[in-house]
Amino acid sequence: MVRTLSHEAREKMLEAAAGVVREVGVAGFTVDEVARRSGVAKTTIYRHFPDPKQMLVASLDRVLVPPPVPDTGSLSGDLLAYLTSVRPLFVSDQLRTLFFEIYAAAMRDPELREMQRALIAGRAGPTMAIYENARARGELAPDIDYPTLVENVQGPLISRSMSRPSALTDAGIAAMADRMLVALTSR
Amino acid sequence: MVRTLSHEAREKMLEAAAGVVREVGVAGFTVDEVARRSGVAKTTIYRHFPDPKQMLVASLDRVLVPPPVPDTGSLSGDLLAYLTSVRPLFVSDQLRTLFFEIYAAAMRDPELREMQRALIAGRAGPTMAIYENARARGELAPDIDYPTLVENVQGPLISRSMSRPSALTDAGIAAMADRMLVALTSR
DNA sequence: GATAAACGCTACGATAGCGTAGCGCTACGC
DNA sequence: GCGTAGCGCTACGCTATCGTAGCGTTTATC
Repeated sequence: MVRTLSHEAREKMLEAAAGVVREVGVAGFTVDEVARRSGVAKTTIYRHFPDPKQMLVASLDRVLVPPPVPDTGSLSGDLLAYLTSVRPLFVSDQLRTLFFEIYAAAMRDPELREMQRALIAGRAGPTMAIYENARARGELAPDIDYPTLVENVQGPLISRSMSRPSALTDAGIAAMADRMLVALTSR
Repeated sequence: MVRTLSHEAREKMLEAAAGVVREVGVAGFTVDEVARRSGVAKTTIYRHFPDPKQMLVASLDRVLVPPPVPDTGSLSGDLLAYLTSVRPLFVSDQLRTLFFEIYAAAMRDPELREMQRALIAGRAGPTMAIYENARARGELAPDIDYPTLVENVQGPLISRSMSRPSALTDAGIAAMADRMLVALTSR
């Protein structure tokens, strides 16, 4: 007589939760609102997620789609492909804002921080393959410092998204990729 | 018989408000907490700031100290001076987190957004002088794109502060400045 | 030193979110 | 088909915050 919690109800509440967190952010994320939107009873939600933070993280996991690891054969191509794939996240006001809210929330709450460590790691890790591949091809110096590379790619992207997200066009991204390539290889 | 609202009470509540916003962030910022900490009656707080958001912005204005505009005579020196002056903001977990929270809050709330536009502009504007001076000295191309410059300086700084703030040492900052110089001038 | 303005204090009513209890209903599993 | 496990629903009690009213007290100004 073993019955598991229904996937149906779980899907409905997670779907609604994803919408809530996108629209009102981490601070405005409430169980009541998820219940209202999903049509799932609040009590049922608590049966699935005794701690609302778990549901928050689970919903974030749906919203933040991990980017595919590009493998075009060149660092130039991989960079452009990477920027293109993550662009939607940074162009969208909702998603970009959510991105920073998550970071801030994790900084404030150790519990959340731990829950999201895996979530972040699972997304950042594969991206590192871009640089490892480039190094294997000889496009990057063997003694290259990965964290520095990352911040020279993510940095300008984040910065631009904050101040003028509308500049994240095809052409804008291509120009960024070119500039990054120069910065990464000129040494 | 004209009496102004006392500077004393105002100072006390703003001082407390600054502490609150640093410690619990934008989301946790409440009038009650400011009243508790400052010892100023809640009613008095409302007399000074009918809208708590105004007090929030006023307290942010105290927390986010505008960096001085460096003028060392060289782009290299100005960059290093700039990074050094803003480092405390990005090294501190509290302040860095607050920085992102403010951005997110402004994105969610149009009213807050407008209130902080001036606050941000007053800090970003002067910094631009670094690049204008460099261009005047001939260190930067005459047709240089300022926003792109900014994102190549702020970007890596922000990115590093998020992933490994402990790397923002004297040496780390100096290396960043060098790298930025290369990125900005190699064209 | 009188007066009015600003402050302090208490106590509200209202709202919102939390997390749980109780109970009837539905549907899955044997 | 019977029983149990999961769901829906209502209704709690609790807490926190908001914004305000009323009233007494201090203090600056004239």
